[in-house]
Amino acid sequence: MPELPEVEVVRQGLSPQILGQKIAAVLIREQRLRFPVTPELHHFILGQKILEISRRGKYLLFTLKKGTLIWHLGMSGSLRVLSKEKLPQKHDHVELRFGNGMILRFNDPRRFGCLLFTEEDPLRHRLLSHLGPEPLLQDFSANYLWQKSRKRKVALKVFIMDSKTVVGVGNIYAAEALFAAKLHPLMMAEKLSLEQCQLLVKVIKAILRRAIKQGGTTLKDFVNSDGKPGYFKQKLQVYGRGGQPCFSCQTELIEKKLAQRATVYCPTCQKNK
DNA sequence: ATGCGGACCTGTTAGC
DNA sequence: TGCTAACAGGTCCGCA
Repeated sequence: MPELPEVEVVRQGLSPQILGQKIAAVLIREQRLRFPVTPELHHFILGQKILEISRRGKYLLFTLKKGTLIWHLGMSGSLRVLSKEKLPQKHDHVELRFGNGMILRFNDPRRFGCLLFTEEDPLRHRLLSHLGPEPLLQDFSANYLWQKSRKRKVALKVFIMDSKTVVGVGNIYAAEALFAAKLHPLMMAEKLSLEQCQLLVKVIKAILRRAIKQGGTTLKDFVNSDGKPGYFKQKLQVYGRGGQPCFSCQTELIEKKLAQRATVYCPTCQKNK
């Protein structure tokens, strides 16, 4: 479900509601997520306040005085804040209850998400330590991307979706960014010119920013922490439009599999291969 | 080191 | 209508 914009939308929605709140209870209904949820999680976090909610890539980091919760929504996860008790739904796996009565509930049908606790610097955690730069920060630059792509014989789409290259660019926004930059998804990364890197970095930043502003993309069931959908779907140019005409030149958009992911592009607009 | 494929899951949809 | 296969927004791991 969530790419970086969706995770950021969740982070922004969550923050005002639970920042500064004390964790009064932890409920684990299903511990079999991507990694097992520690049954003794409450020993570590009960009574602690949420000092900050930040994001690294698609990982949400809940900073406590002692330690950090690392929360990933996987492909189908969602976090909702409830102001009053509601019957738990199917796949409501974990919840935190706060001093003010608010409930933070994690639902994840596919269980690709995870919830981990660490007392060390979370950025040095093995899941986070090898991540590339944040796309919206300055260190994700044309120069960086150009350097990083030298001698990389991988399809460009695979390259920009690799979290070691840059975090947060998932299947939707990779397709959209490549279309916006008029770059062929199958082009070898090493063939990128510096000018192409400049354009690509620019469009990735612009598209992610715009999607965040729109509240993310709701394809099917993405909702933010208030349960509201995102509105970026109306803006999608290629994702999910295989076989339909390109909005720019009317050519039929091509859809094929690339590294097991559906990949859509315009064979006319995205020429350089 | 790099590139590729498989694995982890459930729910929904397309196709016969 | 009903069964089966394919597919879905992510990413880690292991093999060549």
